Amino acid sequence: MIESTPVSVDVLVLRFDPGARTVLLGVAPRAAEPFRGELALPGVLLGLGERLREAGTRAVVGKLGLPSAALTGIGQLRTFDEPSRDPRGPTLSIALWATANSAGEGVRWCTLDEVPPLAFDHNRIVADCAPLLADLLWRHVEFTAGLMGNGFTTAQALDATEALTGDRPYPANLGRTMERVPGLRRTAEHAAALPKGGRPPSLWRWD
Amino acid sequence: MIESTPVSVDVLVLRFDPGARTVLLGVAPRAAEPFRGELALPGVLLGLGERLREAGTRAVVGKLGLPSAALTGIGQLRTFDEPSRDPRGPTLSIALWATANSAGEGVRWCTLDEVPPLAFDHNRIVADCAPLLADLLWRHVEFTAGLMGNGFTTAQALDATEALTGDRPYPANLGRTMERVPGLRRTAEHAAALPKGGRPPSLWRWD
DNA sequence: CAAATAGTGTCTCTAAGACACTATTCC
DNA sequence: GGAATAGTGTCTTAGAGACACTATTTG
Repeated sequence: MIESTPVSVDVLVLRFDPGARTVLLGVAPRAAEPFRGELALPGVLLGLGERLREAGTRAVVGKLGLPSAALTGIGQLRTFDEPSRDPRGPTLSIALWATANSAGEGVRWCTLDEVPPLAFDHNRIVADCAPLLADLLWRHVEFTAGLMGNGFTTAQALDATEALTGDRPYPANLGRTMERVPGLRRTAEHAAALPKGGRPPSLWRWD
Repeated sequence: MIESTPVSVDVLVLRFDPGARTVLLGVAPRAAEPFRGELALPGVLLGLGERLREAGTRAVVGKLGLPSAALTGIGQLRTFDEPSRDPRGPTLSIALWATANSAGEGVRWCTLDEVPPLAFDHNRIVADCAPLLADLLWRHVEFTAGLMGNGFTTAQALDATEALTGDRPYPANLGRTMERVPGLRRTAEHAAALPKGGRPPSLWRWD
């Protein structure tokens, strides 16, 4: 019988930062060889009998240092199978997305436009998965709810959409798109007053 | 270090049968335990350093007996990670699609509507992947070209669409959809005369 | 009131759906 | 000509895009 390929799980952790008005990707320096000290996506080897989402959570908690309660959603993206992607030998990488609602400590958060050089083929993984992430927003409920949280404004939704797709939609159009997302509705509530004046925005919430 | 989960590659091999006017899925009885003699998707364990499409080809050639030249396309679907899916122990299954242009021998071809009971969790894999396959038709060029081949009629396109989506579109509408597929065009050529009379259909070809 | 931000109404454009109508063949 | 199949023209509908206009706040 043929020896089997080890499987690693690498996670694209996304967080919406209302202050920065953008979506951020979490990376951290590697603690071990190879690529010790270089930035990388959080990743672990999949244990025997371990579920992908368990391994993904383990990677985010262990490598990024986020508390597991900060993870609001997780799911599959695709598999990368180039045999030379890891200098230690052929390894499969299953890329997952995860959404987080806090910044943690020691995490380097970067925009998807300006990802620093990463270890392994992680820049390629991010580049290949970026369009898949853009497709999830406002279509995949768990992803969208995990990223935006409960109680966000249309302006924040515009910011997140621009960060993931590269294009800023018109508010009226995005509002109609959001009204079609199951479980999402515009409430009569209004967000806190704005610093520079202006009409207070209403809040979107999940049922 | 934690022991790693073995990875199998299971392939949903699709073939368009103009005679049966439908899309067929290839399954074959298993030659070895567990589930010896029961029908299953063709699958193999991924070898060390092996690419997914190599392993997929090996599965189709070895388990279904198709010549490798009969495979016209191959690609990823998704990963199944339930630890109890294989009685021998936890195994990851990466599901692939493949398209074939010949029937081979000893292959049991079934429609996606009437898949017989299969070994492992293969019925679940087929059920979960069926909508993904429907999304590939007329959108993913390699899949569509692999499935339909070169030189097919609108009626055959209607049959394939109905088999994958469960819905038969109107010919005029499907024609417009097909004209938007990059590389596909309606030619001035006409197919051979029909058995029961009728206007000879024109042929669609890839550039 | 001016600046700043939020939200609405409506025209347009594209793709899909529905369906009546015309075209070409065999018998 | 009649049965059978192929293909076209066009109305309708849903969703995205564009953009002018109105609304509500701070200072």
